[in-house]
Amino acid sequence: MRSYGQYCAVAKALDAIGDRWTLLIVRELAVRGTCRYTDLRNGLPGIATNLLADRLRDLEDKGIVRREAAPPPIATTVFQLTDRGEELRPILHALGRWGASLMFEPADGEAFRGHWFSLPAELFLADHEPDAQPITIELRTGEQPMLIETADGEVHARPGTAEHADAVITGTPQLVLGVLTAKLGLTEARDLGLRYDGAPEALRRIQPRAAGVD
Amino acid sequence: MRSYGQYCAVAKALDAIGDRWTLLIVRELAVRGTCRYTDLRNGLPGIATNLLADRLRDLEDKGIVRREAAPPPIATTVFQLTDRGEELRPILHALGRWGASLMFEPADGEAFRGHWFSLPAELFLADHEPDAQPITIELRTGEQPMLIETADGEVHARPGTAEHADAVITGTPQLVLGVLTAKLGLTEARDLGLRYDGAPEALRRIQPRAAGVD
DNA sequence: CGGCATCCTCTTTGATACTG
DNA sequence: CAGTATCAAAGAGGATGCCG
Repeated sequence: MRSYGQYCAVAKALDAIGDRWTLLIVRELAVRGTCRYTDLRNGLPGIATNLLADRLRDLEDKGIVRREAAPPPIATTVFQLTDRGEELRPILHALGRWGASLMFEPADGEAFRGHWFSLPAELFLADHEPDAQPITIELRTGEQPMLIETADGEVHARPGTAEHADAVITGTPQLVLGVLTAKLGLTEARDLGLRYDGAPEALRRIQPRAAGVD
Repeated sequence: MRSYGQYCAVAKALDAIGDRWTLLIVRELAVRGTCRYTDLRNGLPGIATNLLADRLRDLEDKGIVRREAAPPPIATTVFQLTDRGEELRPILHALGRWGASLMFEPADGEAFRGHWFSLPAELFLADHEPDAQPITIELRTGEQPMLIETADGEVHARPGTAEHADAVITGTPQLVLGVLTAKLGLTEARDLGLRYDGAPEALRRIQPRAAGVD
């Protein structure tokens, strides 16, 4: 992209990461950690493959992404954020907070990936009983299942399934996100097609308490 | 811009404000408050006028900007951020912090506007003696002069000149920003062409103390 | 299969000129 | 002042091909 040519920190940041798709690539690397090219493509539905290659080169040149030959057992290259790239997290967080209120509009036909739950989990969920036994909630949204786990007062999400989850939530991403962030009541969500198996206490333990997701 | 079509808060935020120039328009309205079309054009060197008009329409449609006929004495329309638009400030701040480290590279031939100092003033400067008499520093960078003022422990910048400034700093934007953020020592900056008139204590009172601008 | 490069079309931009 | 109109150039999107 052509530079804005302005001596302003915001303009300079946008010169570096304002290109279309760029911040979404950073999002993928931020929430998933080390990724192969194919992982990135899968996590970025809609991107043209040549564009992904272009952007990765740009990001590498700018010191935001590091490309590495994966350790011996695997014969592939992997991509990960550099320290400078990790410093972009506050930007992703600010965007995620602002964008959160757009998540409860229709949104039909949109692509979804389970690991995208990592962002709202970090931003909006917290363990209100950090000293109690940790809990696990499994999310099933039609995509790859995700686990929500408590640790050190925080809530994290990672791909996987649990043998003894404290709760299992099944439904569309909107409904699951709605109940997680307490934007939607559990009974209301059930009427809309959500399935919740387990103790409601598990959910209440991590839901945002104050102003909610906005 | 075409939507990313992803059910993710970051993608949705970028759908709304990821267009080229959009966040810079928001920056202008955020640091200057109410603006006329011409003010925006002046604060956005390089933008094509049709693009500015397009973006303003988009932003209005999205509820980020409000367009108003100015009160009677003035015969013009003015633009300002809505509440939803004000909520974009954390994004600008995150971008500004990340972009700050790009401000000390060559950067020749870049456009500059004095009011852009408002952002770094808010982000990096603080009054370390909030109970003492407020101070004023005048910045002269070849553009419109700016005043740096202390109030309630914070530091703000606004266009203007002062009769009795505690210090007057004259030089290129890089040099002025360098000494303000303590990235550059005063004597070093003087060797590079900066002029500082007044008490060095004024500068030290507001400079970042800890890790600096990075 | 993973990791691109090419080709082509379509959309967005940038620059400039013009208007109520 | 506050835009619209026009047009060339750049960039994005989509399909496909290549190569270890």
